[in-house]
This record gives sequence, C-alpha cells and structure tokens, in this order.
Amino acid sequence: MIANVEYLKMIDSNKFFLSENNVPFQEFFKFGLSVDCVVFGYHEERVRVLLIERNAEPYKGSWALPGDLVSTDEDLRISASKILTKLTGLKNIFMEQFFTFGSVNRHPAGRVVTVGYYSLVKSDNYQPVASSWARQTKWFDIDDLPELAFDHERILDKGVRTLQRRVRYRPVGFELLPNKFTLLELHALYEALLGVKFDKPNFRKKILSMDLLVQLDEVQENVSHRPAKLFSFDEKRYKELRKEGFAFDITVKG
Amino acid sequence: MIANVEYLKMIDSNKFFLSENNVPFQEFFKFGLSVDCVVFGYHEERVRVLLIERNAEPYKGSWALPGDLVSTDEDLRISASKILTKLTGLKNIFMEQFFTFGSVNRHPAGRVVTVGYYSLVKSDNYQPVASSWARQTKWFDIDDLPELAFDHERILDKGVRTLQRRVRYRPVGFELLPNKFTLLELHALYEALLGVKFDKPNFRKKILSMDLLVQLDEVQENVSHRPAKLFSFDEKRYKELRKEGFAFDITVKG
DNA sequence: TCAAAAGTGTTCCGAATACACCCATGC
DNA sequence: GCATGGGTGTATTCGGAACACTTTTGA
Repeated sequence: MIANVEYLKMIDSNKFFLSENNVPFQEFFKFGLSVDCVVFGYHEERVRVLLIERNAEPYKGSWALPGDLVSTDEDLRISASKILTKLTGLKNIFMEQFFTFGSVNRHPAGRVVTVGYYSLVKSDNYQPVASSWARQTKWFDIDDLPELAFDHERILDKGVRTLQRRVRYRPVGFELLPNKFTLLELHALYEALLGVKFDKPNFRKKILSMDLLVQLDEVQENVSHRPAKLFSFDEKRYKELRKEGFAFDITVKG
Repeated sequence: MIANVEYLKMIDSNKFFLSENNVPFQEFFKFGLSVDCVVFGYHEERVRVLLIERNAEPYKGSWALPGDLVSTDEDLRISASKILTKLTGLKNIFMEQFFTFGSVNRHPAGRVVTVGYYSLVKSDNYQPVASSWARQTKWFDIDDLPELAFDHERILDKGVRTLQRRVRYRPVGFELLPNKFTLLELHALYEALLGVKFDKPNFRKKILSMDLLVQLDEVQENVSHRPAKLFSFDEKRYKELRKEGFAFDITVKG
C-alpha cells in the first residue's frame, strides 16, 4: 500500500480524520474488498449465468459467482478482470460495474464489501475453464439457478435487473452475440433478455433504421432454409451518433 | 467487527482463502471504505451541488463532497445517510448509490475505496448546517464549481451524468421540487437538468397524460400574474403503474 | 413440392411536434 | 391597459403496431 509519509505522520499525531468519538484512525482500515461477477452468456436462445463450484472455504462445494478478494495494491477495475480470468479463463470480456454491497454480515470472515460487476460473453467465447480454487464452471439457465454461497443470490438478482434495464438504452446486447449475427438472432436475444415478444418486421425495421449495423457480404451456411444475411455492430458509428445526441432505445412493448 | 469463530480458526490454519502466491490472508483486510455524496439541489432555476469546506486534513480548507470513512460495524447505506447528516444536518434525504471508485492512489493516507451516492434535496429543505469537520457548506451552481479535494471532481462528474440519465427514466426529479409545485416549475427543472428546451403545451400534455400528478385545491399566492395550480407527485399511483408495465420516460428532443 | 425461416410492403393509429391563441392577476 | 406568466386547442408529421404477403434455400 502506497502512502504519503507526511500524511502518515499526521495520522500518528492524530491531526488526521480524528473522529469525535475517539475511534483510532487505524480501526477504519480493516475492510476487505472483493469483486463478484455476474457473467452472462447466451446459448440456445436462453440467457445463462456462469457459476463456479467453490473449492475453498467458506462455502466449499457450493455454487457461487466468480469473485475474490482484491489486493491493496491493485486498481478495482483491473482486479475485477484479473479475478475473472483467474477463475474462469475468460479474457478481454466486456465488464461493467453495477452495484456495491456493504452489509455488515455478508461475509463470515470479517467485514468484506463487494463490488458487483456483470460481464457479457460472446457466443464465440463460450468455453470457460475452471482454475485456481474454482473446481468447475457451469452455465445455468437464468430461470433455473441453484442455491448460492454468501449473498450471491441477491447480487445476481440485482445484476440481472440492471442488465435488463441497461440493455434497453445502450447497445450492450451485442456483446452476447458472436461478432457476426443475423437479425433474427438479435431479435431472439432481445426477447430472451426482456421476456417479451417483438413483431419480426417491426423489430427489423427499427434496428436497421438506427443505422448501427453493417451488413456483411456473408450469409449463413448449412441451414436448411433460406440463409440469413450476417451483420455486425458498428461501434464507431455508434460513437458518432451518440455525439449527435442519438439515444439507443428498444421499446419494451411487444 | 463481527466474525465467526470457526472461520477465524480456519484463517489461522490457512485453510481459508489461501492465495496461490502466499500473501497472508490478513493483508487483504487493510482497506478503508468511505462514502462521498453528490448532493443536488434546485434553486432559482439552477441545479446546484452542495459542497463543504474541509476543516480537517488532508485537503484542509478545500472544497469537497460531503463524505467520510465508514466504520466496520455499520452497514454501507446506513452509514451513508448518517455521514450526510453529520456533516450537513440534512435528514431523510433521497439517496441512491451510483458508482464505486477504487483507484489505488486516490487517497493519500492509504487504500480507500469510496462509494458514490447522490442525494436530491427538496427546495423546502434548502438550509443545510455545517457541523463536525465541515467548516461551512455552500451550494454551487453545477456549471461553476471550485477546485475539489481528492478525486472528487471525477466523482461529481460521474454523479451528474448518472442523474441526467436516471431522471429521464424514473420520476426522481420530483425529489428536487417542493412537495407542492406548478407544472412550469417542473418544466423548468427538466430543462435545467437535461440542458434542453421543451415546448410548454407539449410538456404539460405529456406529464399530465402519465397520470402521476394529483392536482391540489391550491394555487400560487402573491404572484403578479395568473396564479398557477399546484400539483403533487403521486407515489402510490406510480408504484401501481409500474406493476402494470408503465415506463416513465421524458423524451429528450426539445 | 413442401417445410422453414428470411425478408418486404402497406395500412392504421396514437403520440410527438409545432404552432397560435386565450386567460387571470397585479400594477 | 398592459405586462407577465398560466393555460388550451388544433393541424401536421412521424414512428410504432398489426398483419398479410413474397422469397430463398435444403431435403
């Protein structure tokens, strides 16, 4: 932990952060900080969450969100992606912070505050590998979850609701599809995420009118019906449009 | 700090959270946790932020967001509101968490992770009182801010942008008005918050069509023009509507 | 030729927009 | 009367919703 020497002197001399009720300054520096990650995937038209089976105490043998303690010399956001990689092998994954959980008794070993992140895994990258103290990893359908360690059920729940909200106003859904996808795949993804039905022609028109997709010179292969055209999300175009005040919005009404 | 004795034994015996690189478990429990609060007010048609002048090291004499270290035996969210009360006297204020800042060097005294909250202060309650180590409190126009202590500029900035986003999709704006307000006050508030102009008749129609306001049997007094009708926000009605799938939405297009 | 999914066109309706206009009060 | 803000009405436009339809492929 890096600390400025001048300030450390002030701490000793009690000039610093003195609290009215005379709690020694050092007593405040006893928190553990952890990261817990709700990893979303999309497979066979279902939204799924990646859980690990813990091979370490506490809750050894239970299913849990991938997560771990952060060390004091590492930035939170860097730590978050390293922890995910360490436990699941997933690299360069979309990750976003969503909420911080700070109940006193959420961890049996002491006061641990945990920062919730969610990740979106592209279907191309659907094969995590358990390592470190994760005994195995497994994708669970979001509507069929096992019991979870700690307060992870609450964290997961909040993560799901956050994703459902954000996915409407920001084009993050694309992070759950392969780089190349068909409009019907996108359509089905949004139906699965939001739990509503969309009218096919209208959904297509709406998405295409946003001018966020590039149509590729490729089509589906090995399908026993008319092959669909493939599209990819145009990140650069989205940034341009945002500057012009464009607001991504998928209306919920089916 | 409450800890389960069984688990503490496991920590000693190193069964617990052992990390591959042999960092002792206790090394992880050296974080400080703090709360910083972006307090919004609305006064004279301007959105304002409440800052305190620090009367404690570090950054003594600087302007800063009201915030302080959390003690290990207190829930985060309870602590957040207590800290706000302690420094500014504000009680029972709307508060919502928005982001957690975890850079390594954001605090000179050690590793302090801070959780950002924003608060919305009703105009009825516009008189905070400095206490504890706050030398004074002062409302600043959001477009005319002084230099701030720590990384509070970044926190404030993120808080502002979060509020601007949320205010469009959730009826939180009402928390910045008195309990009784006129439609033009609401109109002006949204213009100030979002930095756009709305057409008066259209704004009225839109808001009223949502069926979220109760028209009171009262009108403005002591105004040198036709007195406006007063309205209040119908919290109960909003909850009902939400269950039915209603989504609050103020379109940005002026 | 038929199943299956891809993809298009058209009508209808309601909400958002852009206005012009009238009303009540204090001075 | 007139300045000031409060408040209403309406024609027009645009996008969402509903739904019927055609096209392309593999088997």
